[in-house]
Formats: sequence, structure tokens, C-alpha cells
Amino acid sequence: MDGHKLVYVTEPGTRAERKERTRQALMDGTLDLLRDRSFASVSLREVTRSAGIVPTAFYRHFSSMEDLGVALVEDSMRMLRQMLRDARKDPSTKTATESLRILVRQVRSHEDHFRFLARERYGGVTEVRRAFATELRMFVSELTIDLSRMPGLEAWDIVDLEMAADLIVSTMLTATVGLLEIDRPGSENERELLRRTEHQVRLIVLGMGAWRRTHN
Amino acid sequence: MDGHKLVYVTEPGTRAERKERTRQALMDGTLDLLRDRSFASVSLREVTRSAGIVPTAFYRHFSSMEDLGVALVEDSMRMLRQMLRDARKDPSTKTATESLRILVRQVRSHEDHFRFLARERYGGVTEVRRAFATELRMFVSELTIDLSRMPGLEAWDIVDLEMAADLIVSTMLTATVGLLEIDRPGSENERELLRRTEHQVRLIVLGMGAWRRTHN
DNA sequence: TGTACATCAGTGAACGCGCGTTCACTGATGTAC
DNA sequence: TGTACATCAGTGAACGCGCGTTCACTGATGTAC
Repeated sequence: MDGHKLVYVTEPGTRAERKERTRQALMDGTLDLLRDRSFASVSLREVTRSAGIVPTAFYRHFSSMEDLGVALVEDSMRMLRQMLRDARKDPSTKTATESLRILVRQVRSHEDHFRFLARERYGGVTEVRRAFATELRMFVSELTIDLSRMPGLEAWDIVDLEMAADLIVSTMLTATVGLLEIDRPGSENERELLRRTEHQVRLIVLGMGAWRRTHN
Repeated sequence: MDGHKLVYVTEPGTRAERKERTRQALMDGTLDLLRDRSFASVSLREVTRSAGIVPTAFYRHFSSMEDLGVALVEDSMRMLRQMLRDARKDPSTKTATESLRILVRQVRSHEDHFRFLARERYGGVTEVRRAFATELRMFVSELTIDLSRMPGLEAWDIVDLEMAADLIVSTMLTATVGLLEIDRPGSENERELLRRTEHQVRLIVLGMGAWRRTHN
């Protein structure tokens, strides 16, 4: 016992690299603290504690907690945008089942970010709400265009298409929030949620077929 | 100028009445503070300030902020339950348009409570989330029963009916949250939201007709 | 109805605590020659 | 490659502040006789 240990006196890497790592530690630590609380209730000192630095060092990375919040939103939004872009490119998303499979995989591998977005979606910080709403509106527009190119939907009124796209996105969003509340991936609860969501999307698509017949 | 004024030295009513009034002032003041913040970020001292009493007097009414939070949830839930009960009794709710008209009226006359529920729905307080989820599940069950009694739906599988009821409730919930973000009642934004929601509900109902044909 | 006592909503002083922020500092890393 | 100086991420003491909570109190209201 009591043998020698190899110890880094200081962390490896250049100064810039170490700074970036601390910044990431602050952001990751904050997302971790947000697991079961709102952003507004987390203190600067808690955040620095979670990252293993002294409170005053916080200001080397962010000018305020609000600033850190904005950085987290940007980070989460970047992730969300990337996911949506990938999903639109992927040809297999043409079926509801495949879209859901992709959604589950993404949500499970970025739970912290999704939880942050879901939590702050209706939370106190106006800027977050606005950013999220904008992102969602953009995605609904893109989905509307996708729909307008599908066989049988070319003749649809754009307003009606957008209404349907909005309903599909809402349904997927509801499923996402539901997923976050299910801790155990692959559980019976999860399978039931997915089955229900899949049927709901199919119901909407069927409705669109009937809509065409009654409104055109 | 500087004439006499008639002033109540103490508030009117019995001691119990005045206590109840202070309790209400604490709850109303809190809902007011929650207009653009989360419950977790509101302090006991702010609440008593809003009600015009000294901080220590808070404990004559609630044992803690958490206790006040529970009282607010119960209050809001009571309101919600009453609204849903009334809506189910009202025969005019058989059409989507009428249901939406009732929803708008209720949301507009209880905005504080609805905002509180929407804000805390995914907020940090587990108990609130659970209470809301239970209430919602109960309402979906009731709506499922309503649907099963509608002409043409008697032969439906109960699971399918519940799936459809869930989708309708989600859609109404999304509309509710949307309404809360529109400050100006009767505005073009509000009319557009209602038109879209109405079409979405109709789309779902049409989908149910098509579903029967493809699954039975 | 009048009196004596009990109740209790609200007061005000005081406490210890965690907070955000300032400041001068340290010492390892980076750069110029 | 070696030296002298600049940079700067992180430190630690200190501050004033709002917080939740305790406690002994006040004085109007309620009750018993």
C-alpha cells in the first residue's frame, strides 16, 4: 500500500484547450443541475461548484447566468436543428414508424438538452420561448413543403397543408415530452407511447385523405 | 383641500373573514408574480410584500412556500375540473367550434391559473407534474367514454378510441398554451389559432372515419 | 348589557446563510528575441 | 535553445444584500359569565 501514484499537477493541453474544457464543464454541470429544477432557480455558485472551480472564475467564461442560459439555448438549438436537418435528408423518414425511431434515438442520446428545452419552453425566460417558437415555425414550414411534394397532395391549399403539418409536429412534440418522463428506455411504457403516437400520426394522414375528398 | 377623510382603522368583517381575505391576497399575489417567472424563483418575502403583510405573518396561513404551491395547484385543479365537468354536461360541446368557444372563454377568465398550470406542467415541482398528468388522464378516459357513445363509433376498439381522445386533448392543450401567449383577446392571431385548431380537430374526426374503414 | 379573560392575525428585531460581485493575487503557459 | 516578459485561468478574502425562520410582543376580536 501507500505506493507511488502518477498525478497530473495541472490538466493536459494548451491553455485554450483547458479553458474550453472548463466552459464545457460549466455548461454540462448546469444541464445536470437542471435534471429536476428550473434554470431560474440555479445559482452561479452551484454551477461553479459543479464544474470544480471557484465562483469568481465563472466570469472568465460568461458575463452572467443569463449569458450562460443563452449559450445553452444556442447549443440545444444547434443540436435540434442538426437533428431535424438529418431527419429530413434521411429517405427512411417517409414512414411514421421510421420518424419515431429516429426521434427516440435522438432524444435518448441528448436527454439533457431536450429536457432543458422542454422545461424552458414555457418557462420564465422570454428569449428562450421566442427562440424555440421560431425554430418550431421554421420546421413546420419545411414539413409543409415536404408534404406538398407528396403524391396526392400537390393540389392542396398551402394553409391546409400547414395546418396538418402543425398537427403532426405537435404530436411528435408531445411524444418527445412523454419520452423524457419515461426514465427506462425500451420499457413497456415507452413502447406503448410509441405505438400510440404512431397510430395518431397514421390517423392524421388518413384524415388528410378524407379532408381532400370533403374540401376539394 | 386637506379635508376630513373617512378611514377604516381596521378592515371590516370578522376575524375569520379577514384571515381568509389575507390568505386569498397571498395566493392572488403569488399568481400575479408568476405572470412572467417560475414558482421556484418567487421568494416568501416577495409574496408577503405583494399581500401587504410582514414576512413572519406568512406562517399564519401556510407552513412553507411549498405548502402555498400545493394550495395553488389544488385551486387551479378545482377550476380545471369544474370547467371540464361543465363542458361535458353542455350539449353544445358536441361540435369542435363550440368546444373551442368554451375553452377560450374559460382560459380568458382564469388566465392566471392556466398560466400557472402551463408553466409548472413541465416545471421543477414533481408533485405538480404528477397531479396534472393524473387530471389529464382522467379527462382522456371520460372523453373516450363520450366518444364510444357517439353514433358510428360503438364498434370501436377502446384502445383506438383512447388514442384518438388523447390526440384531441393534446390538440386542445396546445391551443390553450397558444392562447396564453396571445395577450390580445379577439386579435387576428387568436382567430387564426382557433381556425387552425378547429380544422385540426375536424381532420382528426375525419381520420377516425377513415380509420374505421381500414381497420375494421 | 357589562366585565374579565382568551385567542390569534399581524408586528418588528434579530439571527445565520448563501448569494453575486469586486479586487488584488498567483503561477503556469505563451511569446518575442 | 535559453531568457525575459506578457498573458490570463483560476484563487481567496471581503463586501453588502435578500433570504427563511425564531421569538417575544401587541392589540383588536371573540367568548364566558
